[in-house]
Amino acid sequence: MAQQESPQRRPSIHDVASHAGVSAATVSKVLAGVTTVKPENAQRVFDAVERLGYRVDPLASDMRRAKRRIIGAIMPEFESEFFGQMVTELEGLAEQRGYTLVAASSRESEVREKEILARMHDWRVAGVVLAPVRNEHGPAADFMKANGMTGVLIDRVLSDDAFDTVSADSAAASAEVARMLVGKGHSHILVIGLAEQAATVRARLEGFRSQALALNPSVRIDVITSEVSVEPLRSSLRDYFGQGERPTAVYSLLLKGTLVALSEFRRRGWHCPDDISLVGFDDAEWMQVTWPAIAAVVQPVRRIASEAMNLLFRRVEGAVGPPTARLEPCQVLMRESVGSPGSGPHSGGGDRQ
Amino acid sequence: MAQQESPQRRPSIHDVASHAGVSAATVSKVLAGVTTVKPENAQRVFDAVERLGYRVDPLASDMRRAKRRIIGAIMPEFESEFFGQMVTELEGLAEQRGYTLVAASSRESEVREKEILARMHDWRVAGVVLAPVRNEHGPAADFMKANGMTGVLIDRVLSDDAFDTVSADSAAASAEVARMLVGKGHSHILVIGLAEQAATVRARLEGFRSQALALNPSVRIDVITSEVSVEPLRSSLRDYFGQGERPTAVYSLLLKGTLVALSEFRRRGWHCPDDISLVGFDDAEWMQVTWPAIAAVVQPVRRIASEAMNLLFRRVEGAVGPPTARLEPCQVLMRESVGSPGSGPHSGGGDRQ
DNA sequence: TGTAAACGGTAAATCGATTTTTTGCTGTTG
DNA sequence: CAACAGCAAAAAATCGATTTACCGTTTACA
Repeated sequence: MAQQESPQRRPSIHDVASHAGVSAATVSKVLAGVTTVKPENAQRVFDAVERLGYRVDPLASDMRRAKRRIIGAIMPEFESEFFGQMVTELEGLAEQRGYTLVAASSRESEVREKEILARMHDWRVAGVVLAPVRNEHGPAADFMKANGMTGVLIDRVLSDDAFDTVSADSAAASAEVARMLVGKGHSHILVIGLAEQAATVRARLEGFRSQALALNPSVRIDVITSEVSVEPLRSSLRDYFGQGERPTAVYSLLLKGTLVALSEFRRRGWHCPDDISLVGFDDAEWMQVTWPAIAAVVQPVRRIASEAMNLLFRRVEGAVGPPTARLEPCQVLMRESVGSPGSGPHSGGGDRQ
Repeated sequence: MAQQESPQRRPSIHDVASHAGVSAATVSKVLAGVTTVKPENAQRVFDAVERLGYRVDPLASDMRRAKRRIIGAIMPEFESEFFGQMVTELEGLAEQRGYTLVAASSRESEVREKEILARMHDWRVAGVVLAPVRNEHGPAADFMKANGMTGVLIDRVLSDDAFDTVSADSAAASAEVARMLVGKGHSHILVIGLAEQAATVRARLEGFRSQALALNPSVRIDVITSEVSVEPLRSSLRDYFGQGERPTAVYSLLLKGTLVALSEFRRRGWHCPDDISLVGFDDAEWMQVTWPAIAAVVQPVRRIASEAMNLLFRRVEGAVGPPTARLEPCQVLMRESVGSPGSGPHSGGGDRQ
């Protein structure tokens, strides 16, 4: 029973030592599980710990070692389900190993990303899980390399010559989306994305395009990307439709794009899947309860997180060797937002706004 | 220009000191901005810092003070937009003050909540922003009290006798929802929520009920709550509708409830707002792009975060006095999911499943 | 018998900073 | 010229742990 009455100063290892009538070193050994301590003394230490409500100060404990029992996680944002789940998973995995996860949001800024990384380096974290804003070749990865930090790159990456990488197999998933759409008879498909995230966008785009063309060489694939943010994407999309383009399906390479597409459909009074089909990369809870339910590619968040942590701790423990690049399989959920072209009541696709 | 070649050991304050030809204490003073240092020596210190690429180790720096420049944040989950935004905001505000935010998810468990809190106490954080799983009277708040921690409670709280609290003005927002629904002629309304989160659920429910009854004393308000998780809520809702109950509107007191309601509407083939109207507490990005757009209560995340941090740092800096309980105003976004009863094509509300 | 290892423990060094105390020096005053 | 004030800087203590070095004893083995 902890009887710590004064909330002022917490008991230190020396308080425990004097209560137990041994030295601080002995207390440290007992608590570290060293077996060369006389059982009687060990018991006295445990009693003192109990009586004082003593707990090791993790920061003080980390002072002497070069790498601290802290793992840094840098995500582009916290607002989406994907990264929220990712942080939750990473936190649990770090905890299991006795580490503390310190998460930070780069807010989709490469400048901030590097600043955060520098701060984590100051903290002398044992390792970093970095989900880069753009890809594996940004300034943040360079910083990690230059400073000899150990880390693993996830999500918007493919492979790297210095760090292990783990990401969803975007290309394979996109190929599957292509199979489904072309299989349903779509021959004019619009793909939207953010070009900034070069690594994954290119993989998704190429995976989709090559599979679609392989199945139907005459399929027409239009691509709209925006360099920086999502708003230019919206206006490009508006222009595209405004010029009378009428694809029968849209494949969005990112969640925000799916939202933009839906809102543009709304503006024009188009309904899924009658007027146009929609598939988005990244699933969200709401997608299965709306009408229509939105077809989506589900990323294996748990697997990515656990593989990333496995690889990271292997390196933290000193493993050497060439970096590995893992691609975890996605699941494609076909839902009501996808239909066959021409089967809906408004197949002409007229602008009803 | 930092020329740190060896990624092995980072330069310490002693390295800087010897390079500058002064003592470590002088370096510390210069870096802390103490003015009683000879300008010449200060310059030499700055030069050495520059040459070595020296940066203060924040953990070592914190060792000597009782409260460390770390703020803990405990959220029930990271997966929702609300808490994702909250963490992002809190992180920025902590950073502005030179503190590091360490966020953890209690995963909707009060047991885990207390464990995390104990760990943060071990870390000797300067303060904690706690968004309790249930309310201000849980074991976590007791722990904070018993150990003399400084903290602020947010979100699922109303007021406390030991800690400052900040939350959305759920009652006022719910009253406004009542005004809107009753104003549109709804006289049989179902309210759904999780009873576990007693504080806010009761406030929302009472705010809604009293306003609705004030406007129309004969309005019928049914309430379905679940004690623990959201799944029992789903089956209760299914039973309720299965028994032939046909409210003309549903007000969900939480985001997950809104999703459950939508999915049950789907199951039965009901459309908003023709067959039934829906308003949910908590807004989400997707709610404005789906068809219909879902009416929602928007919580003032930024204001809650910034008020919480203001109050917290006031306490960290030693402010005393009775705790304050802040309620920040919400915004109610009426969207297409709300209509007038009887105006839709399917006003009979028949079960078309 | 002599060297060595095992044992159980303690004192002291260490980690990297900050803060307090001391020291050394200059200059002023009685 | 001794005494003292003022100042800048160094030295030492501190924070709370871990780890190394070491010290007698006792047992093991060549």
